[in-house]
Amino acid sequence: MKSSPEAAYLEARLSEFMDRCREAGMNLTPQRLAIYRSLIEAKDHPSPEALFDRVRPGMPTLSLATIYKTLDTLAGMGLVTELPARGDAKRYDANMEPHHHLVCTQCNKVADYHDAQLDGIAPPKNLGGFRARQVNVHIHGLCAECARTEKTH
Amino acid sequence: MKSSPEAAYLEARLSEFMDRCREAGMNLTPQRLAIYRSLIEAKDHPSPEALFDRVRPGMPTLSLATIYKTLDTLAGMGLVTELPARGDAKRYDANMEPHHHLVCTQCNKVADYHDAQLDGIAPPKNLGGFRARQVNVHIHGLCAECARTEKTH
DNA sequence: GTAACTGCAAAAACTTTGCTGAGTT
DNA sequence: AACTCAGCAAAGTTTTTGCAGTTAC
Repeated sequence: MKSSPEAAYLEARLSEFMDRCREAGMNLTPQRLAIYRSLIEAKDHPSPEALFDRVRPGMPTLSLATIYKTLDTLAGMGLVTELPARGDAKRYDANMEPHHHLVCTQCNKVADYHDAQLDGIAPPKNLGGFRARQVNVHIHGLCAECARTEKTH
Repeated sequence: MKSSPEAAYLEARLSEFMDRCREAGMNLTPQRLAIYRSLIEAKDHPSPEALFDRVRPGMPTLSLATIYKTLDTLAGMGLVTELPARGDAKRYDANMEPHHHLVCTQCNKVADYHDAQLDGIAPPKNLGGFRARQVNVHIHGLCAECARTEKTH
């Protein structure tokens, strides 16, 4: 029987999810579980439509509207984050561990970036009533591909 | 005659804008100037539609499509940034000085936040080909208003 | 049994596009 | 004069909504 660290993490997240649902008096539907699980497992930052395509194979009656409703609910619970997306659709991220983003100002791709030093940044104390919960560093610039293209000038 | 720091800043930005347009071989149209100016003067982070409403009074023939085209052009030139918006439309910011954002995970408002200590964060060296241009800290949490509401639980 | 939720289809909101006449250099 | 651009209207995407039947508790 395998129990990799990732599997343990997944289980913990799902378990927390179920608890939070109960707390909030929400039903635990297979759709919600599947969507949330897919989001946790995703290494990229899927758009609603991308999630739809991933979850639907195992749940053929799923509808895109349910994805939107679920994502909205999860975001309200603080279980997923909406990312600074651009161009096309919104992007979602269920990775709530401290992590940061490299965003390309040219093609608008967003890549995760882990850095212990950045993780250590503490939110400033005096934010005028704003209650900080997480600090997130966005590094704007050119991704490797776009940097190469830009060179031509 | 008044010449506040803000007025000087505005002029400098407009002047830079005109230079960049010339460099890029772009026409300097009244529409672009007005849109860019409105964006510099804005204290909030207007959506395309909000900009439209602000600029149109002084330019009744302006169309929303022009706003979109202009914003797209400006973003491509690196003169404005698109913000992590949510729910409705995209939001734009022409404040390219280093500054940071407080984003409310509940109502999705985004407020500017200035902090010299955060400004001092240097982009990490090794980003695997990614060419960093600016570091931007997003502090997620609850804004004063939402924090008050949340209390009820 | 009751409250909450999904799926569907239709509507709304937001954004992009092609074209033509007008403006900028 | 040449090139770029604004305005218009139409098309394309993305997101939201209402409702009826279904499911979770």
